Amino acid sequence: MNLKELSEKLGLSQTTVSRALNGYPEVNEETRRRVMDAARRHNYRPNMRAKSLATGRAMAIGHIIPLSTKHEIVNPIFADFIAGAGEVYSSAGYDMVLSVVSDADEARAYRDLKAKGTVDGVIVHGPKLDDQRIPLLHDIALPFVVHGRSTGCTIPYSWLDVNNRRAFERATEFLLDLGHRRIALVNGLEYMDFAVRRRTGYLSALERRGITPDHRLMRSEEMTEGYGYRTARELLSAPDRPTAFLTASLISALGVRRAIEEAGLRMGRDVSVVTHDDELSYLRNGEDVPIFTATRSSVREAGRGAAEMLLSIIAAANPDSPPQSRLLEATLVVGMSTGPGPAASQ
Amino acid sequence: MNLKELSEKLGLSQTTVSRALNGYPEVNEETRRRVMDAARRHNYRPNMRAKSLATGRAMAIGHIIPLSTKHEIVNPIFADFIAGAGEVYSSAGYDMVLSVVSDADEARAYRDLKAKGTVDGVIVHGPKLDDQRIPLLHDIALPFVVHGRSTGCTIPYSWLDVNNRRAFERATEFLLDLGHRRIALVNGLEYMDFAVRRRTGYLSALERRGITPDHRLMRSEEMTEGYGYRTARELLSAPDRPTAFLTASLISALGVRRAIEEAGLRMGRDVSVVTHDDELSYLRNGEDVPIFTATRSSVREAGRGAAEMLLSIIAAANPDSPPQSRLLEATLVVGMSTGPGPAASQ
DNA sequence: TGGCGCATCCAAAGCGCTTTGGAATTGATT
DNA sequence: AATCAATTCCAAAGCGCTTTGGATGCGCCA
Repeated sequence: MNLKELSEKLGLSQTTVSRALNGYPEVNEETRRRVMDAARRHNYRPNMRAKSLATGRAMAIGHIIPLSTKHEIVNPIFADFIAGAGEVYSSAGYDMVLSVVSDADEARAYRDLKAKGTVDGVIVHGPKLDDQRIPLLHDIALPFVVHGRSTGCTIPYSWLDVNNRRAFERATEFLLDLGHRRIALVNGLEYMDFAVRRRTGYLSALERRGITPDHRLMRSEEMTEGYGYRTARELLSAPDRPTAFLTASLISALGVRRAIEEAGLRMGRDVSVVTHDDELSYLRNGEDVPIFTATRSSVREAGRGAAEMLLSIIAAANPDSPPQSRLLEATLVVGMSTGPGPAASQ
Repeated sequence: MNLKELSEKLGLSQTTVSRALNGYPEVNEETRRRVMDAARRHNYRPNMRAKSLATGRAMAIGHIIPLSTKHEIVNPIFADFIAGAGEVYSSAGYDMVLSVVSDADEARAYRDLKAKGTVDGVIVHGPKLDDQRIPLLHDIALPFVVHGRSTGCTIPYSWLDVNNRRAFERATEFLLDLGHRRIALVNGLEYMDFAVRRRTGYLSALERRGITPDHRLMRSEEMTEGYGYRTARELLSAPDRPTAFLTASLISALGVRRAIEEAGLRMGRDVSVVTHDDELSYLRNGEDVPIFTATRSSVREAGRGAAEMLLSIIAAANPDSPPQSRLLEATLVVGMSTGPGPAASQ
């Protein structure tokens, strides 16, 4: 059932039917009712390809997932972000198109998306310290919102981010207040912008208390369970072992906990752990009371926010309007993984 | 840069340029070279909307993610499946469109996808015991491949599945061979088809050894860490506690391990654990040697396979061709989580 | 009565591509 | 020299929609 058939069945022109369905004023209310009714009865849905071609709007948003040799991008937070963004898209009548491309093809993938006209805008995931995708998208004039920020980037752009620096600063202060002095940072890969911000927060908290950071306590890797485990096991076996760990993800924190228990220590008593928690739907930080003390910020909510921002930018359709931005604060929730450190008991 | 401009620049008709680019034979090889060259120089990409409209093919595959009140669908395996399928799509020139819809809107979402013409086919995720999506898709004549199977479904359809029954049967036999007699099944939700198949496998292994299944040892829930933990803690505190656990996912297995350790027991010595392992890229079962003994089957590989199958079905474009199917066998890998049970030491 | 504005509808052009049904040129065949 | 079959190209129709630029009919006022 297409417009032509529907309009013939109604004895109206395609113009009128189209206008009736799209809410234009120049059509009699009674006619509109008739049209709407017939459309519903015949289960009519306008063909999006034709509509897109005619209007120039794809009614779709792109997400490009670079498929690294490493696996960090097919990462657990991605599914939740997508779920949040997807909710917003579908209630706004937009589709979401994903492209999984190898790292090398990423730039071409963005150009293609633009040239082929498959999407009206894109969300940029996992920005690096100086991310080349931002100037690229700026050049090809494809509307975009960055999930995160890119410190090295000079041109203005729209973004939505968690205040990672502040979150880790507060988490570090929290541990310091408990009397911990040797706090290990089990960070993510530090070519990722968020990881650097987190380290900055950690360092500034230490500095404010006049504590010289120990570089042996600062690690940076892809955030897997194994990484958390290996790192914690190694650090715990050293002579002056840390009394607290600050980890960048719940998954790594699980590894840290495993190493702690394996060493015959008890988490929350002998060793404290604070982790960042993205509130992933399938990996909750405990049920009622949190297992880990955590800096919590829902990545799904971030997905919603980023999608809304992008849609509003596209709706404005003004390339000269100033970029938008939004900084989400993480909440510091106290769980069972933290307790007083050595300085407190002195 | 569109076809018209490009053809004007070349002094050729749109027809010829189009044919040159699409590899049709009725064009001089030298002309073709000229065209290809100009296309590359001007970075020409045909507008997919127009192309789709003209050809009637969307060059896109849909994945519908129902957003349950429960969270099981935004599940960790989804990201990896998508990554695998995505690889196949992009190398075949297809786009992947995701729709996140609430449970109630799922049927309408499929109808819309068909009517709006946004996709050429869909992949059905997480089939239930008697899944209504299969007859629906059959009715609306939208090509599809099911990841998994639906036992209650009578009409033929294409699917790709892991031999879940066999995998759990083998895992159970393995534990029985080790001398375990009280084996707990920490299964997924049993309205999901795969979960029922796994239980069947578990039961048939027990039966073959003449062991009466103890229903108190069989649990079924959404596969979270917390579920594994709670279940194991409860079962381990019972008078005749199980000596082995068979879990449906690595995430639940982590919870089981936590409960084991918390009870002061040692996994692999006091209590054995076998889990199913989907080989998720961010949650590996150990690095070199597996932590858990596991029935292993890459969900990413399943994504590739399902995508290939769907594309081949679409390419055949014959609605009467017989449905395809593929059954993947899981491999049983031995890790450090299993050891002899009480019957062996008697 | 003629003219004006308003409400309501329509025909047709266009979005950028593919594809049908020739047309023109060439070389080989009779 | 005339015919024929390839070869190579093109004009135009069509995919299903939106949107421009009227057309039509109506009541209303002068």
